[in-house]
Amino acid sequence: MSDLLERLRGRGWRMTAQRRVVAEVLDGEHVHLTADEVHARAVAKLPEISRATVYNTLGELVSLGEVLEVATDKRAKRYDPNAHRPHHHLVCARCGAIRDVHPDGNPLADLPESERFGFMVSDVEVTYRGVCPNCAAA
Amino acid sequence: MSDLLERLRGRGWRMTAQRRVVAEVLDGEHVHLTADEVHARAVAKLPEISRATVYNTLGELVSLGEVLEVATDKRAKRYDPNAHRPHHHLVCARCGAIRDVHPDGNPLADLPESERFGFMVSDVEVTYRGVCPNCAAA
DNA sequence: CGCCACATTGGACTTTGTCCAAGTAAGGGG
DNA sequence: CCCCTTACTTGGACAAAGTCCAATGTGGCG
Repeated sequence: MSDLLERLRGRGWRMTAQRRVVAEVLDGEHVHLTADEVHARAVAKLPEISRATVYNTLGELVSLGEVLEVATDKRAKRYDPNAHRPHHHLVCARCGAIRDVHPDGNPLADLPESERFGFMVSDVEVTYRGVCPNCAAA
Repeated sequence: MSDLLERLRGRGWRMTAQRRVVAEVLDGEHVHLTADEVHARAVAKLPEISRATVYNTLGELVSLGEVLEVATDKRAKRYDPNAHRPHHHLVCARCGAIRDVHPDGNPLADLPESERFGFMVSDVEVTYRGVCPNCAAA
């Protein structure tokens, strides 16, 4: 995990207590947190950290490609610390749980030139929806 | 398009001027409007219609399965009147515009049993991201 | 054609996120 | 080791999208 801090320093990040805390929160959680959840956990380690800083830092981590933004439901964005292994998401339609999955195939290759309408397509996101074992049992 | 109104009446909808207007707006547009855009167009036809009614009506259309909600990011939800033909979306990262696309391949088939974690997977949503010709030019 | 359950309204409220001017501190140069 | 520059942080105001609610209106059954 100090890998992450190393990489960030290498990219010219000024290393502040606030950024360290946000990075630690993301690195410690292997779930997908909302910005407010990140803020809540960050406050537990550094009480005076502000909401604006958490938003800024998350935004920077996203543009550096260290963290992914995921909008699976219509509520808050979630932040996915697992940016270095490409993957997609499996979402439970009942309880909202999210799992990472690694399907075969490459959906980008499945979009022919004739279906790109002049867009410069750079990325694809796949969201599988279903019912998780817990909810199916209940 | 009166198909839509017929189906809705058949499902016990009380047919009000407001609902008719919202249905007409959606039916007339083959793009994906935000709730506010639907409201703006509805006001043009029925000046006293309220925002709350547009939100209510869109919500009802979604739960009846006549319209799809598309949440591509944390901007406004968009409403996709084309609920009866399966397709995926191409989203502009800058301006949020959405196009329907029909890629090859079947992503559901690309998710092996070992990656389903006991979920009953029923649906898959694919979102391609890029920059549209307009935004690329600007 | 009258009634009442269902619809509509507008405004207050909530949630999520952005912006900004002023204060603070990281870390390289001396 | 200290200072200076400059990037970073802060809190509060603001904005956008959506929800809620009590009062009012009305579609359409009987």
